[in-house]
Amino acid sequence: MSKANRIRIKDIAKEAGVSTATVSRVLNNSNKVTAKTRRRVLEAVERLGYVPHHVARSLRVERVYSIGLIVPHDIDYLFSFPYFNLFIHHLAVEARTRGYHIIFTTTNGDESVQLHKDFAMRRIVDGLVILDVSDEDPRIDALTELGFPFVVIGRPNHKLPYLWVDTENEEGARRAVEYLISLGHRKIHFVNGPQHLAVSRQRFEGYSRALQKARIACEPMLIHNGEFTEESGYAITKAILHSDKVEAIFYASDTMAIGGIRALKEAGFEVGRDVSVVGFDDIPSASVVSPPLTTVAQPIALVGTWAARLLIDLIEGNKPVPKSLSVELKLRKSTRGGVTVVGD
Amino acid sequence: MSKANRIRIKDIAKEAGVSTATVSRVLNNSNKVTAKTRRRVLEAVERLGYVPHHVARSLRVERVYSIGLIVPHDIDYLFSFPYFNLFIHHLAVEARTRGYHIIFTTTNGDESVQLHKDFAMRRIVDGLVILDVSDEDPRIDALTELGFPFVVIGRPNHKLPYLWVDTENEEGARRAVEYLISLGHRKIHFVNGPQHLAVSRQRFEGYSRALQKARIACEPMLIHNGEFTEESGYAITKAILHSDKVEAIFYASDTMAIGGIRALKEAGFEVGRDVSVVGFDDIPSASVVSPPLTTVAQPIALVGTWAARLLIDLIEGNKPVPKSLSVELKLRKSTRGGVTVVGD
DNA sequence: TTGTGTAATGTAATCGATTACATCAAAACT
DNA sequence: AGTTTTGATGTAATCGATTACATTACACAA
Repeated sequence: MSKANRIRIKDIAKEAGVSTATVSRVLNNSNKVTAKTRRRVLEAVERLGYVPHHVARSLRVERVYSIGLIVPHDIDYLFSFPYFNLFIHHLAVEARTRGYHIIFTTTNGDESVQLHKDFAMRRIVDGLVILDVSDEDPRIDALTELGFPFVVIGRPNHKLPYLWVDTENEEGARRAVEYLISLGHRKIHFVNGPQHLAVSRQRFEGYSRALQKARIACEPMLIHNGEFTEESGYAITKAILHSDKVEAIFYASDTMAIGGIRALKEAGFEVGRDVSVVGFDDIPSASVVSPPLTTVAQPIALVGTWAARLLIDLIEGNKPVPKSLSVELKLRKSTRGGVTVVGD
Repeated sequence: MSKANRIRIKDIAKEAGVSTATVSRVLNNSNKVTAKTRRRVLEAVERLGYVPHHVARSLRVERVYSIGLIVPHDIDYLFSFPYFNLFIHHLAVEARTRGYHIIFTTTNGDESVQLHKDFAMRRIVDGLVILDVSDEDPRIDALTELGFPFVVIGRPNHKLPYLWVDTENEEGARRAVEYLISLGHRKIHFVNGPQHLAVSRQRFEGYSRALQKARIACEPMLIHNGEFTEESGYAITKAILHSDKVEAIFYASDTMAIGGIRALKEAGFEVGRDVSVVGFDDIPSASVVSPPLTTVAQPIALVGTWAARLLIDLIEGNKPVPKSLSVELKLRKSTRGGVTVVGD
């Protein structure tokens, strides 16, 4: 691998007795080459163990065959994104089947927009996956202005159109709350994430829609906005217990729900009997906490697959359309009524 | 961002009234340029909004400023690697402070060696992080033969020398077992991972060392090799219960321990009173299972940081030395003796 | 045989930077 | 003043591929 013994296309050309142009044509499956010549070239490639130089190729064809994933430094986010490793895994699998790989880096909030622009302008990647979006996210403006391909995970409000992959957050929340209602609950607390996030808005929308359908008034007192963290779930639940008699709580993330369960247990409640708890995401811990958490499972693997698929379509000049992926309510034991465990 | 309006170094040269060589020298902080000229160039850069073209630069300097992380397709692995996202996060943070980013892809076992060679020979990355290593791992041979920089996470046996980052698996296992002994246990089952993995060997070494120090015979009957999965932990524990009266079990991973706890509960045991359980890794679920799991915490964040640090040192021609990182026993409630919860 | 059209191949420009080497100007010395 | 030294800058080669355009070879028709 020392520089001296690296094989270039020129060496193949000499070995096969053709020009570099012909070698390149063979390697790129151009049809304008005789079967005999093709064979000679391929033999030379084989004999000398040639592999193309990725960077040189990229410079010429103006494509680096990679997509960028820049995640916020904010460690909480990394964990609140359920199954982050599942997501990146499937993103990478789909990308690889299309000949792309993932360029990954992390950033703190302040430099985020600049870093996305940098990746675009320096052509470090061909396209970007945008995570952790809020309404009117400035990255959408920046990349649109540059005319750079990107796909958004989630579906925030924005004045500009953009390509997205989203899970049916509203539908999921609605089903969760309808389920609680079906168990006989009428007063359902909702512990939600930060208001500026689109997922929070969507999940609230589902919550409120379910109540509306059941003709239950939506009490502002029952709505609590916090962070998508265990600590936040714990603190909010403590506060709720302090001021109210509680019978059912719907948490907008499993992480929050796990914190909430801790608070409930400390206060002497038996979750699943005295109080019903439903989470959202179906993170790995959800099935191992006690009691196992009834929750809305997101198809994270599919989100990864579709994100790669749509983004690469966009890069390659196809006309992809946004994708909405359905969620599934997983019934476990944190809800009242002795429901049999399903799944896991 | 359309090709037409992209700014190249040539445009800066014209704008500043200097040659491209001078512009490049300014951009690369060569000292051979007047303060006045430097200022003129930087003003032009600012005015035209120039950013360097990464690929073009890479082609010339023969460095792509990225390190590769190729993880096995095998999804179980991705989850058995505790805190995978923490690891990749810190890998990326350290890499970025050094001006590198991460190229990530996944692979199935069959093509793994070839893919590593490919990444090296095509110069897609400057160096590779090798995960999930077993003894005499063929990737070590392949990359060494190519003279390509790489760092191994873990410390398998191998005939060749190599650069590694490892946690003190042996020390951790020894401390876990010594702790069980200190609680009065004498018969300690050990549910270990696959024998071909170095971590399994190291953890066994610690187990056996602790027994030896306490002058307890090491019974082969108490040693069980399985997979690092919940199912495996569950199945092995079932088998143990079938044939033996159990008082203490040390699992070589939290995932296995969680499966084991499930089996123990099903059999009517109260973990932490009737039987002591210790895990290894301190995955996120460890603190939320019931009872919270006493376990050996690995400094995964540091592993990521050091992996990037050593690898980049190697790439840049420094002479890094392998790094061993210490572990910490986290006492929770899965062990006999009503220990107070520590941490979390 | 010559001309024409077409398919295969070769030559050289190109992508956008870095850098070896050449040149030039100014400072430092005799 | 003339020569040498030093430092700043410019010119052009280079990294390793792809590809526009030029050229050649060959088949077929007149």
